[in-house]
Amino acid sequence: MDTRLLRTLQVLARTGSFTATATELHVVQSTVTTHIKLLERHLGARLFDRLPSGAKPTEAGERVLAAAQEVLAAEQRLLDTVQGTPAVAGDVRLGAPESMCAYRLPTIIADLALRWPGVTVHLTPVGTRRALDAVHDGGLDLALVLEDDPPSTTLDATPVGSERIDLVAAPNHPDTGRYFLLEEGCSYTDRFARDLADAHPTRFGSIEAARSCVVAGLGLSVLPRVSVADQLADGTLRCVAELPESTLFLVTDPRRTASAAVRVACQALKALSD
Amino acid sequence: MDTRLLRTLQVLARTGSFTATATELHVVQSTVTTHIKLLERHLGARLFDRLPSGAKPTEAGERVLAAAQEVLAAEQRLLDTVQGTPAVAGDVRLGAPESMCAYRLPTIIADLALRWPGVTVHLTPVGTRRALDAVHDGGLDLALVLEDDPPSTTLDATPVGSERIDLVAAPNHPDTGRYFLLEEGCSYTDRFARDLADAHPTRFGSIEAARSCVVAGLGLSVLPRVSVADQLADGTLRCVAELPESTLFLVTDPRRTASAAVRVACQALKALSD
DNA sequence: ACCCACTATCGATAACATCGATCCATGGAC
DNA sequence: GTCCATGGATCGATGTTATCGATAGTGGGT
Repeated sequence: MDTRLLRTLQVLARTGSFTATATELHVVQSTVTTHIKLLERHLGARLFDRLPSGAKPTEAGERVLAAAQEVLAAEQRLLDTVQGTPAVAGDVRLGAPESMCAYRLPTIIADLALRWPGVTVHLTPVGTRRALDAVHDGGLDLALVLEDDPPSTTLDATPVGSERIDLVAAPNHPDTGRYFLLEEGCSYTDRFARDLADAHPTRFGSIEAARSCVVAGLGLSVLPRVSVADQLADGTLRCVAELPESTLFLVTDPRRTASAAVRVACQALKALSD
Repeated sequence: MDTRLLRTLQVLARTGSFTATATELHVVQSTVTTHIKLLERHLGARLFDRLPSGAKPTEAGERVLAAAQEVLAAEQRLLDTVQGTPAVAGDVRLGAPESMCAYRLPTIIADLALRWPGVTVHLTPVGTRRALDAVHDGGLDLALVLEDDPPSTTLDATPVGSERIDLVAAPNHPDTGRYFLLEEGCSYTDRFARDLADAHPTRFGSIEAARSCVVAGLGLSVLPRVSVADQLADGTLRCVAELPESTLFLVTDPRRTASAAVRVACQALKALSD
């Protein structure tokens, strides 16, 4: 059923005139006749008495008219629904490297929660590979990945910052030949590990754990500078070499329409580069 | 807006598949695509993400979907409205000759009120001419008129009984040459008055008044037998002559659709002939 | 690397809504 | 009483559009 028919019904009930209704709706009079006749045939009841004094709703017409008001009101609410600014509320599932989770994202997420009380961010530490998979299949709304180049997938990846990577050791400790690296899935660690000839690095799932080993003089590690900045400043650690800078990409799935909550989260994360 | 689009939206949200939706709605898949695209263009928002795993409503889609449920529910109520038996309730404006008002209709209307508690009958004593005019311009829903022939108007007149008309006088009183007749507008009285050569009859608006004068031996009157049946039986009055029988017509306006209340009143009145 | 399932697109066709003109009924004026 | 004006119903023509059927393109699974 076309709601225009109901609109014609409504106007005709108000004006009582087919001609006036046609004028008001910018159609010709025969169209109004057709509309009402269609409704009457579809509903199987006469809706108006055509009297010389004007069209007057029948008993059935009065009832249909009341119901039509409801339908049109519901339709109007539907239109308003899409017009009105959607409430910025809901969950945002964000994946990020552990270094980001620990050192940069907490303040960003705290600010976000302050500005948008309805938004809840669920932060998951996750490496590049699993992050891309999760964004792809909907397990995550957003992901931050630390890579040299944009990942070659169907996903969107926009650079939002960069991360210095340092090869660090304890001061006054010679190179023991032992390495304490992060788990696989961390791109810069993996790249470094491939370049290590036959060494068998110890792998940790925690930045804190790897760093502690290095601080204790047990060996070397490859860590984002942000995670060792304090130690480099107070001399607890020293930078043996600077590895190539990695770029931080914000990854989204272009096939998925971002909710308002996800959009504000995106915006906040893109401000990382400032 | 066509509500079929909303139905398509609804089914697609449930099935998540354009093809399955098409099958369920007995259309081809491209039609479903067109429907959703029309909605999205009309509303100016993407409603579904087309993912390999199926179509999933966006945030806007979820809100539109909820609103669409309301619209479809309202439309369903509209359809139900016209299907459901209308409540037999409301006013019935009935006009009738004074004789009917006084002697026959009271029991009929009382029965009606008993059978249909929601129906209120407004009974007005009215002559043929004014009755026809009132039915014609909507002042009355129904009218009973006492005539020899169906009135030649655009109105419907169905015979529902007949009325014996008597020329009555008091027993043992000679014809004084004086007549106590009802007011103009009473057809049988008017016809009788035309046949009276030069006599100047007294006109009363009340049957009771005219009859009382006759009982008192002041002259003659022309009255429906039902109004003098008691007096004829106990000898208070005698029948001088029987005038031609008049037919009682139930008059309605065919251009007006009768409400349920009017219809039950009509049925009750047509049972007069039994 | 191939195949399969699914959706978007496009051209053709048929259906339908709208229009414009005309007919008809009614009511009022002269 | 006849005439005229008003307003709705009807009908044929026309333009739009919804639907179909076929095809291309995409991504996933084997």
